[in-house]
Amino acid sequence: MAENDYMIKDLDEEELLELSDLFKMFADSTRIKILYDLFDGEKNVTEICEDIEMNQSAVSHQLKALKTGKLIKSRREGKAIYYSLDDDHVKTIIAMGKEHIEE
Amino acid sequence: MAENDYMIKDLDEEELLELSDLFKMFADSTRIKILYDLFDGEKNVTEICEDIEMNQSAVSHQLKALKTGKLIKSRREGKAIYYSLDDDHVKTIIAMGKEHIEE
DNA sequence: TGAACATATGCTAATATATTCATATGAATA
DNA sequence: TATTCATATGAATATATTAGCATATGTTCA
Repeated sequence: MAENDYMIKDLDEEELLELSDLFKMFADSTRIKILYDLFDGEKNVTEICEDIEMNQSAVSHQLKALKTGKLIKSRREGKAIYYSLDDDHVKTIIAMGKEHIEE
Repeated sequence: MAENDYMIKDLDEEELLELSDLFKMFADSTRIKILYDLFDGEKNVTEICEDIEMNQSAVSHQLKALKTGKLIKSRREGKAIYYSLDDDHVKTIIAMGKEHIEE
């Protein structure tokens, strides 16, 4: 099997929608900022807002999208809720994208 | 450097937009169908339309988007225009996405 | 229990996106 | 050169997405 022959067999309509939904998660700069911020490890909402300089509501909305998309997970600690990456592929996918645009 | 420590340094705002624009290309099932169809190699617009069962105009619009996004390239041969993948990362990125959803 | 803090959520307006239709462009050929 | 075939494109419409506001929910602690 040559260099770029990844094992991508036929995709049915359902998988296709799942795939495009997954990539939608990365198709917004706010969400990338959040994911990227979480590369360092777990952070709560307030920290994320400060880091990416966006208001709490916008961040919460996007956190929800990312969580629904299974890219991040959360745990409560007192009043705060800590988010962290929930998928090993997140870094890889962003890294691939970054390689692409750097060429 | 551990397993998932990809070399992602700080992203400036411009790179960030480039990145999200790149992922937008994969964030639509019609475009994924087209890219996926081109995994087999070069195809003209008529062939693509048949393969993915979408009308010519919709396909042309999306081909334009993909070409603007530098994911595909084209060459003319008589009346037909042949499109093909223009980036090694396309297969890799889709493969990563596929791995994610299959877990 | 009620104030203060942290986060989530419903709604809305602004904006972006995808598809379709009609038509334009460009190439081959009768 | 008029017609046909292949593809592109502009405009209109429908739909999705985002951010912000106001407010709700859940937690801590006085």
